[in-house]
Amino acid sequence: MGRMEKSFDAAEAEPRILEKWDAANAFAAGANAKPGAAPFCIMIPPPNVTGSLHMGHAFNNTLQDILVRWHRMRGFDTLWQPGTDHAGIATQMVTEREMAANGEPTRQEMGREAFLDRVWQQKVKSRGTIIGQLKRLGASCDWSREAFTMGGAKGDPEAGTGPNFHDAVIRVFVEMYNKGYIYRGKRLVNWDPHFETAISDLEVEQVEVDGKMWRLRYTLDGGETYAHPIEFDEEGNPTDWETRDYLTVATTRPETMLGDTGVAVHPEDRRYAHLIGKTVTLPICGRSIPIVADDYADPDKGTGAVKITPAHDFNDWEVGQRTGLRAINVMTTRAAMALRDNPDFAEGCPAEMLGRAIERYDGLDRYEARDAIITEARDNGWLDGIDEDRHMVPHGDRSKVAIEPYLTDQWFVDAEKIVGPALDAVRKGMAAHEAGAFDETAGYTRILPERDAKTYYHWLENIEPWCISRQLWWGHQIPVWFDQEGNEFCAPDEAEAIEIAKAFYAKKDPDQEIEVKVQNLGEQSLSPDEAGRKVEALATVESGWVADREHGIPGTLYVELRRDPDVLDTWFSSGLWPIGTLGWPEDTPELDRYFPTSTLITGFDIIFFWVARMMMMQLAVVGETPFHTVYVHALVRDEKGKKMSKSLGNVLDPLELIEDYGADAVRFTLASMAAMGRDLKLSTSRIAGYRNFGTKIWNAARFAEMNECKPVPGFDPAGVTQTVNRWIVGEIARARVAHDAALDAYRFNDAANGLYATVWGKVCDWYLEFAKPLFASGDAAVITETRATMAWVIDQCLILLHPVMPFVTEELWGQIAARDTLLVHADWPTYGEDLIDPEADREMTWVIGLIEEIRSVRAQMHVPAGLKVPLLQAELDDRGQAAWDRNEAMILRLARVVAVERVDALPKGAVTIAVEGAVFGLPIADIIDVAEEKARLEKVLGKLAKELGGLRGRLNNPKFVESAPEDVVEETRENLAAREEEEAKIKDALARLAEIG
RNA sequence: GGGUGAUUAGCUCAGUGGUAGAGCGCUUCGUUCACAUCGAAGAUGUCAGAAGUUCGAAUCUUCUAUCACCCA
Repeated sequence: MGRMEKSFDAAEAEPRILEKWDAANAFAAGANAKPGAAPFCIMIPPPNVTGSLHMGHAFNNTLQDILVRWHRMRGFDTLWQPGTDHAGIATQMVTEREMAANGEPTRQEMGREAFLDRVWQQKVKSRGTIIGQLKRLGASCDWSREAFTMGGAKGDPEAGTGPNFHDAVIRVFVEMYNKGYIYRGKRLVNWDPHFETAISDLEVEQVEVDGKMWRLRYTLDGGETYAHPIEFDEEGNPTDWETRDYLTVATTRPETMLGDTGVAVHPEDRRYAHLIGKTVTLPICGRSIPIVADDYADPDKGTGAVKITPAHDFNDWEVGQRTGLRAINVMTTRAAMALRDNPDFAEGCPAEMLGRAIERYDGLDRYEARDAIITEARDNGWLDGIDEDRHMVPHGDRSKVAIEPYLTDQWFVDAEKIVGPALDAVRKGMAAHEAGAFDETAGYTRILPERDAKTYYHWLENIEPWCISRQLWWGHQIPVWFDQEGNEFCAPDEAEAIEIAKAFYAKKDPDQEIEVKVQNLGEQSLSPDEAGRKVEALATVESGWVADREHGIPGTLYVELRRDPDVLDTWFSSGLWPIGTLGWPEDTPELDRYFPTSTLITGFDIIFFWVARMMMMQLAVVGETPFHTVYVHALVRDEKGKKMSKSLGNVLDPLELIEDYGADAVRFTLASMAAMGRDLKLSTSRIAGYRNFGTKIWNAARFAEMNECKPVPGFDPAGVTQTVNRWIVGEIARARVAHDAALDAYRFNDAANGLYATVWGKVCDWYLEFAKPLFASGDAAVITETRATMAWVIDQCLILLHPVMPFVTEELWGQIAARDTLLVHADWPTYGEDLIDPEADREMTWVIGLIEEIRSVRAQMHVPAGLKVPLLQAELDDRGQAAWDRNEAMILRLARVVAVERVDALPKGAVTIAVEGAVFGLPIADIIDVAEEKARLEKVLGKLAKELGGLRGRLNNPKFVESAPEDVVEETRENLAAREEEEAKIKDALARLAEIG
């Protein structure tokens, strides 16, 4: 008897199987590729290097692994490229947190260089975590090619072990700079006062908060007054007015008033029209500011007059640009008031008031300043009132603090210039996809599901400049050097920057001796407001003529270069993931072979962050779209549909689930729920269900082993003769075709559920049961054929299931027989529906139907499960007879009936079993309850009547026969005939019942 | 406010014009030599509502309601 265990011990086996794959180098690029195979390449969305695996990763990587294993088994030249992301802010944050916990010196105390060394240590320590977890999930990446988005950057202790990603990033910056796609400018950006860096608008979350709307009175200059309506009639027309010598402005952010440079009213607002061009005096600092006309002021909102602070509000900035108002920055990088030594602020303020304002407000945090200003307004009578107001406040997605619109010098990608090809590529790809003529090699890209293409279009069509500089230390430092004049020299490295600077000055003055040196200001981080001023300060030094402090040789032009201290947005580097991981800018064989890559699988939340930018950047840099298909999946939620979050405590840890149920069950669950574009609600009962499925397969294989079913070399599924065997071969073929079609269409749920239905519902429920009487038949030929067929069937199940459930299938593959290859490299079948034998199909459908009918009647009539009942045969057509003859043993066994007796008519009290072309009966009059049997039959008749009504209704409608397709009409007719036959049999049965009842 | 999507069995969801399905749960029965992580049988639906197109609508169109997400 069997050597096999009763079930699969995932916890024991899975690590062992991982080692087997590893030892065989099974996931290496090109492993199992057929000669001349087409490439198939997936880039992993790089997880944060300090992160750990959450459900979203598990889902994302399961889908990738299914595609990758499927292609590898089909003999494609397959590469799944792994790696991690340096994740600027997140990693810097994690490291600083750990440093604080350990009592290490702060980042500022240790300085930039030492801090970077510290982060590298953290990276080396952390990276194993998530990589190990991906392996545990079964991800079949080529781990020897692991990449890092900062690989090869200065200080990388593992430089040389992976692609030099840093070189690629710097190279791209330089190229894009030289093409004019990147520029530096003073702009209002989203400033995170916690991390003291600019962030892109995508990294901003709008949070609705309960706040207030404060109304403040700004006094009109020069004794000016106007009539403000205070009473209205029923139609809203003013009926009474009061004379005011002030304008009331409404604001949610009173602390910014110190930076106000104007008040805007709508040009057509009759209340204020004559005031346009006049001025008001700003309380506290006494600055006189103009009243300007601008559409931005909404007459119906608040008072219709709005204070304008161009340096601290995006809308106000626009108004300022249109109406010529200057911008006054009144805050520090930590969002405290910066009034002292602030010439912009001082300008136009009377000295006495300025001194008081500085005294009272300088250095206050923005929220303290708000309270203090409101107190002063109340005390001094210019607080007009306070309204409760619920409004959206932008927050940093990492820091969770309110972001501050802030005026600084930053680097931008002029996205508008590179967006065109990225839009074109997807428009063409989607058009081809919708036309059913998608060609993977045509150089365009489709996004699935189609809905997400719309999201992509919408964002790209309204693209804004992308702020790519970050005031962090951890990241790719911007490769631009400034001289004293503020000239920019962009180059891949310092030496080249020096050369460019030399050439620049030589052109200006060919006879001049020139010496260029790089003066690194070391660890000092330039916060932008400082940066702005410092560059200006340096620029005021007499152009370039800086005395060389060491040599002091007269007549030489000394140029000092200083590198921009800022680093690049992490997404700038991950935008190059496809080419960077393959070795670009080197002309590597991998780049040649695998780029453009095939499919990208990613979450909908990073379509903008990552997908769109990869499209733009790859097209801008190498002129090709990075992948032909983007499959966008949704979110994994908890079983109640809530987003999983640590604060809610509803997080399911994929690793715990793997421990409890095995990786296969977790993977199968995720795949089976991956309906395109739908969030999936995950519950452990579902996972347990698929763990049971693994056990089911295990036991099917165990059954095969116990019956000595060994794979027969050269077995030809088309050559089997037994109906049952011909039938199951056809079922397997059908499953293989449906499975490939599902995966081809990225319908992972159909793929997984289809296999589930075939393996459990056909192979285990029926084929194994049918095989039992065959094995007991004593017919050597039948037994031999059935053993070979069953071994083949089990093998096919393992092969087809392997991409979804790699562990248990690999284990069984090894246990069943000695093989030439591991299952991971087994050949994927190509047989098609020609293996389906329609006759066998029809016959087994009939047999199954008969067995089910007998079982159903038995259960409903309360025939004891263990009791074997005689079966009477009243009618049987030729086809039925043949089917009976071939399958008698199976029917008797599975329906638990004995000794078939032919009768001309069913005796009174026999229960009727009507199937196509046959009437059987169970003589169980003494067991059954006549009333119950009558009720059963009448219920069946009721169902039939409903169906018959529908069918006849359709066929009696001449328009249906006329306009419906012929096969539909034919099918309806056949259906009607069959139902009528059934109805007649049931009526007979009822009549007989009436005789005894 | 704009956009996108959803609403189908108790729950979670499939279902792209031919008359409704799966898994889980539930009820009853069952320890026959693969499997109790199992087997057999069973119940449950105005496919959110209304109107339209069509021979025929869960499916296409319009409107309404509720919910979710994205962008302001």
